[in-house]
Amino acid sequence: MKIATYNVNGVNGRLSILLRWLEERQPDVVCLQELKSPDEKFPRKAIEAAGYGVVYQGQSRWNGVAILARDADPIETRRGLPGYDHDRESRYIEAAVNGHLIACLYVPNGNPYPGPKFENKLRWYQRLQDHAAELLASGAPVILAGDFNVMPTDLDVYAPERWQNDALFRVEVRDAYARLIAQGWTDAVRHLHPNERIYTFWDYLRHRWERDAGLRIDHFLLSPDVAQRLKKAEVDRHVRGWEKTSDHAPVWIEIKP
DNA sequence: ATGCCCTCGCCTCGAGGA
Repeated sequence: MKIATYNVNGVNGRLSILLRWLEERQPDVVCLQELKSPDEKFPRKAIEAAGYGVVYQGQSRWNGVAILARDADPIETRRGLPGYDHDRESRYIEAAVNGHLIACLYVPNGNPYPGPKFENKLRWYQRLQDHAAELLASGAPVILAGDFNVMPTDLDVYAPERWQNDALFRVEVRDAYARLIAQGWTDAVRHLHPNERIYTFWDYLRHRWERDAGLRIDHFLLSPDVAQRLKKAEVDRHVRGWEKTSDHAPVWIEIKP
């Protein structure tokens, strides 16, 4: 089973790119972030025509998350994290697909640091930790996938020294991610590529793509039984090189059934 | 310290992104 996460940066503006990549990669499950589309404008028909059932939580202009399942209908189990005002921001959706629980999440950016947006990001991580602990305790095979808006270590940043006071790399946020991992989750990409520089995002600015000045911020966290079945974890870097593409590349894992 | 680029809305600039 192939499971992907992709911050599309506007699902309608990116529809042709998304469909081209779906056709090429043929993932079984896809978590999308940054739909930037209200529900009534979500391109459900085009995605269904490509062979995918879908659940989504949209929002006008910003945020928005969706879960796609090839030749299946994802069974939605939750939208919004417990204790978070999900009517205001669409950042979390969860569904059962093929006997797995898939959580698609989009963590707040948190900049500028310091400030209320940064504090909100830390609170969001706390709520994610609380819910993730419950998911682990349930014993279900769980995959947390999405844009975590954190580079976990120096190896995940092209220039760590320049990012010390950025909300994506502040020690408080890296600690929050580390505490999440310490619950018993496996960072799939890092687990299979322990020493490799791997990026999933390259800013549109300053020729970051051409310079390969990237960040690894899109992650898969696997519950223990899923981690044991992990076969591959890859970034579709070439998609970042397409015309009119997202600033993120799709990331995917393959697990044994 | 700021712009650099890009998306969206109903809009011709601002907000947000990371």
